[in-house]
Amino acid sequence: MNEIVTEMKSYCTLEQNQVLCFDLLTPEEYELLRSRLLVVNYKSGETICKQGAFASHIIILREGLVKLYMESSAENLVLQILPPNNIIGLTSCFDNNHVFFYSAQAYLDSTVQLIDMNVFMQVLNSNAKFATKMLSFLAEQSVITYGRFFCMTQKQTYGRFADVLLCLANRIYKTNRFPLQLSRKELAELSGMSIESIARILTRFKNEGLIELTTDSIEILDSVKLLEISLKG
Amino acid sequence: MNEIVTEMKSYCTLEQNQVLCFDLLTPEEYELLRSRLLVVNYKSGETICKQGAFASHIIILREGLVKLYMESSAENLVLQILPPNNIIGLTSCFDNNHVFFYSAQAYLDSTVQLIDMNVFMQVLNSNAKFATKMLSFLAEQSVITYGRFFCMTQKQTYGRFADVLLCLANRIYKTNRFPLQLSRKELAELSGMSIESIARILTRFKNEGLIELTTDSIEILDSVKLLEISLKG
DNA sequence: GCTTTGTTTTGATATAAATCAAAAGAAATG
DNA sequence: CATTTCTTTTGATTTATATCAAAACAAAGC
Repeated sequence: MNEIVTEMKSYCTLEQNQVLCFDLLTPEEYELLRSRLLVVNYKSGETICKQGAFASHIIILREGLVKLYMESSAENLVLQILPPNNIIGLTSCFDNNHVFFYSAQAYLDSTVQLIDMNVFMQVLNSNAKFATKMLSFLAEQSVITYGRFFCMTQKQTYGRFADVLLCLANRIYKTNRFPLQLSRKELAELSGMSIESIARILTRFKNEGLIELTTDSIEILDSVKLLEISLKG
Repeated sequence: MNEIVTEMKSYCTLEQNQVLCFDLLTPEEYELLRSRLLVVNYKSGETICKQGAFASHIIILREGLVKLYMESSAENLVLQILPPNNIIGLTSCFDNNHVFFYSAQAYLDSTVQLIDMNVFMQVLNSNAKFATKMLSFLAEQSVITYGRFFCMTQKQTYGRFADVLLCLANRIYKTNRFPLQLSRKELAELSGMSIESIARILTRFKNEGLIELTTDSIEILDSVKLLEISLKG
């Protein structure tokens, strides 16, 4: 059983490294970054960076909760949701083309640090261990987003939503009972389906005893069953 | 017009850097890699790496055409198709967890170079410019795959297939008339739809004069119209 | 408290695209 | 060349899920 679950586990539940990697810098590099570091607070709902805009900074999320998403005239596609200690903008580290390929918006009040992109590139180009760490970090983010890609395209609504619930419990809140800080509309966007579908699935999961649902919290009661639903699609 | 097209362009058409970056290595590093380099030929249809397997090597595609895909019991999800001079396995460059997160299969006879993962990590950790180049490369691959993610989830069949055609013409074959080396089944998998849908869309595009279709080649006659279809969804 | 406004749930209908079925075409085999 | 096998095309049906519509509920304002 254990091996099977490990092998087939929902990719969204992947445990992520925290960005605590400034200890890889030399004192000079650290001072260089620190001296030009900006700290900014965003309120819930505010836009942190905008797809298509010039990526003048690398953004480190220190507190709060953020979604990365691609915009379209019709609907947004959520690429990933980020808990604290994550980097926004690594995909913009192309050679000479620093543009944001996604937008970021705060789900909750959030605090970020901004690092000037040129300074960041300079440190990357001078510190191999740091650059390798960033490569590793981007690799992790990519794998998580590829997992979402798989989930969104291969699974149908119930499996998709089971996946999102497990992701919230395991990767974001790291507990089976967590506050319901996202509206049905946000859950719908995150799960790539309509608000009505979310409502239907929630009542069904509740009636079947898989979750406990109150106005402002959710508790996962049967994560084994949810994982099963997630895997079946 | 020009700005609009640029802004809204199909992400799949993103021009990609070639991996010709071994000139960033010192003579010793170059020799280290070269001395342990393996060259392997794969026939069309053969599996180059397998999702879930230990990533003992980084793989550089030198000739041929390859698909990266995630496997499931039901259907495969194609993450990206790779023309020559591309790297396979950068997402496996986690700190201590070198596992392939996708499978790779040759569409055509292909030639690859294998670099021992430990040696590769060693060079990454000693050469900042090389590591930064790899970061940049992974960023590009991620952006392309995120674009596919967007396309597959937000567009419907006609738009999706228009996108795939433009991708083949622009990014893979780099010409408007190219050999039809993928079967309808492979096109269906690549476009995330059924074989029957592919057939219907192809006849429609042909009848409307957007493409010319022969047994073994395709020519894009009206790329402006195709881009329009791709953008409308 | 009662309205008003916005969100969530529930039910009925519409729709894009898959599946099923069968014909037409192409490729492989004897 | 004829026969078999595999691929592709075309049409009919089914299905998952979105959309539409309306009721139930919650929150905010007077």
